[in-house]
Amino acid sequence: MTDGVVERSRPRDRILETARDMFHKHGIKGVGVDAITEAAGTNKMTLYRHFESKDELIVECLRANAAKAGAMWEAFEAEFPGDKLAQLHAWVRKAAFMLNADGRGCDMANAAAELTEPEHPARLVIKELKEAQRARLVTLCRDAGIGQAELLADTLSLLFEGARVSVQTVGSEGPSAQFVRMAEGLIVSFRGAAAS
Amino acid sequence: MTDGVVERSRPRDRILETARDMFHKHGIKGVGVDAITEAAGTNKMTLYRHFESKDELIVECLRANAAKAGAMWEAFEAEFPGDKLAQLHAWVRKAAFMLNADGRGCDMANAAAELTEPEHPARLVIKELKEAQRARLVTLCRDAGIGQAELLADTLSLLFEGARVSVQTVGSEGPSAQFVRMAEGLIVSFRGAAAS
DNA sequence: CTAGGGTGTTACCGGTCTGTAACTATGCAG
DNA sequence: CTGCATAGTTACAGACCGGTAACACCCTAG
Repeated sequence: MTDGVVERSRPRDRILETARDMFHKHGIKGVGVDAITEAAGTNKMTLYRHFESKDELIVECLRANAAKAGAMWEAFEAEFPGDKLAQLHAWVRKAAFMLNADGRGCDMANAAAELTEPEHPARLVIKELKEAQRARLVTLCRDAGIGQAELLADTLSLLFEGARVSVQTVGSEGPSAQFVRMAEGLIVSFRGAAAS
Repeated sequence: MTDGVVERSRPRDRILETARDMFHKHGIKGVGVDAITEAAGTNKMTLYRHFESKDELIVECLRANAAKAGAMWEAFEAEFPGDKLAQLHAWVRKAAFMLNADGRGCDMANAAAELTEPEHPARLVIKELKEAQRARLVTLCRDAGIGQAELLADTLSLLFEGARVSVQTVGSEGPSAQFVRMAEGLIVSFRGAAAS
């Protein structure tokens, strides 16, 4: 019953929003199009008038997620204009917050785990969007004056990604509980090192 | 066609082995019991004589995976008897090897992503087995004389876990390519630090 | 008032899913 | 040879899946 996002907006938006929520909670293969349209207060025909297939709906959901993530980066810049180091610490705090939000991990990673066909359209956009996120973090580290910016960014990426799946498997009392300490320690360590 | 593990052994073993392989490649919800039994050279009735449901088969597959992982730890001890630090480095090498093996990530994590019902029997064993692995790595770090053994073990865990999902989403040329460097750097760093 | 696009409704298609029933074939122990 | 456990076969139940056809409805633009 927590799936009923039935505000009065255009059916396409309701479907997209509802699908995002249900895919996130129950997994992609765990939700049928009938369940989505019902929770969105509409019907299957309307869904197929706006999306040519379930696969396309999945792709649009992933893109919508990425757009929301993009807004996060703009919020960092708005909160600490020009202070890239502060923005990096804000990223750490935001990441830690997301860890404790719910135990359902990253939608992109979950989708990649479920959609195993190598040619599935979703796999392309997952790769594209993950690479964009990586590029943003690398840029942030570099602009913050970190010596080995790529290495720090990649290490933080893997830590965060790992923390998300750890929450999903053993809960938030597992290794992920130390995420902030690990991340902050890494930043300190990389700031102390000379540029290569 | 690569799914045909039809050696002549007892049907139960063939089913288990085939199911492990197919769940790993195609995901749990991506494989039906019919496909498993056919690839195992048997039939559905025989499966249901040995496993009371698909869920139980899933659980047995996860346990079998964990048993194989357990053998890995014994191999470390056999190769470097008593030399815990060498075993820790062996773990890093083994982890890196697994990253490049195939891009399908960790079966436990994938199962947790797919099986979203909080009371699903598989979730219990996933948590149990992941906690056992964590304990082993913590013990190894402590016995290797590392100061903050838990913190190093958890950091390495998250790095590895993150690297596996990274391979699954962006491939092995992404952040995970630096896994060994990150892990070795961490070990050096923790070895240099004083015990708390 | 009217025309038409967006929407809702119902029913349906062919396929797949987990799980079961009833029966047959095989192989081995006594 | 007999008896019995194990395994294979066929068919089926009941539900759900993604996707489509045909038609009725309503709201708004002209």
